[in-house]
Amino acid sequence: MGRSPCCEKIGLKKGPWTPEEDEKLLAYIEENGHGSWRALPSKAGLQRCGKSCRLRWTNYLRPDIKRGKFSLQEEQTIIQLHALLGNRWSAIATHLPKRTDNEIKNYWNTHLKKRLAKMGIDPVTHKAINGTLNSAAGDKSAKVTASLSHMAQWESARLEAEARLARESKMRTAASTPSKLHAQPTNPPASTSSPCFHMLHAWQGAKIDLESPTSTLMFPGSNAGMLPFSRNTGLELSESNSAMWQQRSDELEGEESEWKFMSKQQLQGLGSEETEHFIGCGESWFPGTTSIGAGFTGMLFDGSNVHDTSECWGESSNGQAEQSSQVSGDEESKNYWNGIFSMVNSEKPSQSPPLL
DNA sequence: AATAGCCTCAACCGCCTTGAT
DNA sequence: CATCAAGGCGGTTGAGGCTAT
Repeated sequence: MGRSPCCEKIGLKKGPWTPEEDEKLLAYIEENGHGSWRALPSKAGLQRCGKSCRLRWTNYLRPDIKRGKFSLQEEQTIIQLHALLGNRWSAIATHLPKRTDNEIKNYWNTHLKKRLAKMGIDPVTHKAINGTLNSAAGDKSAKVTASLSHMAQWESARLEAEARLARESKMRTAASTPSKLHAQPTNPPASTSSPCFHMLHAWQGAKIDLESPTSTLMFPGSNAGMLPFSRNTGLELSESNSAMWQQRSDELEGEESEWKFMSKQQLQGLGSEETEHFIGCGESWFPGTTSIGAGFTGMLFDGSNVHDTSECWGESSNGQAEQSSQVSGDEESKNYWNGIFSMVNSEKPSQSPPLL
């Protein structure tokens, strides 16, 4: 039996949404919530497929969407996350508040991808094409790309583990009584037979012992006098790059101020289940929450931010997020990202012509 | 001013995953 | 366990706007 269409195609409108349709959809959702998307169009008086309504809402009408140019920090975050996650736009979007996966995907395809390619960086692998970047970073590219590849493997495996654990935890939570959970929210079962559980314990150890990639990108630092990139990741920039960053920063003045750090509240509101599980951590009984959550998301923040989110993570353990394990990043990764971002920045129209 | 080519991005399509039965 | 409905996701398309000639 073939797959049934998501909705009856006959008589349904396609193409761009009119202001009237937007108004209807907004009014309906504001009053009733979206409920079942399939049933929504008829209830809201729209001649649209439910899927189309959902897309319109999530990508355009939702009130918590930020539109317009991407800030410098957002660009940098997208590049970083894409290097680690690949084309997993929804996962990337969970780390960019107020941006939709569709918007990020479009921005990547129309801007960032081209810019990287133009610079001689393969936008898929984030490695130098023909083994050369430019004189600033080319001679180090082999080492740093190997490092990055290692990082990506770690991160990819870790994300999978997180997702598995989140699912498993969800099932456990559903099977347990709420009172039990609330009685000892910070004191999980002493042991579990779950392979994920053991795996993640091992992971935690590995993070410390082996300096996992999530750790290597942690550069907690002060905000004082930091450039845009530094504000975000703590990576340092050379003096020559500083001027370029400042110029780019000036171009985007006003935009990026909106998006400096994710607040605890924003983190808790992230869409991804696994992210919510590990970062939101309100009901989590899993003892390893702190370092697991801190690993990936932490790389997006500077010291103040880590502090902020650790308030949350601390609730699920002994109150001390394991930030001590997130050692300062290694020089190779630093140089890699400095090289890439300085080149990305130099590719801006306002900058000097392409190096290639 | 006309038009061809390029670029952007909203929207669609089809596949995959998840949850209910 | 199998099946189905619904939602979610990533890839792709094409209309409209912009730029160059």
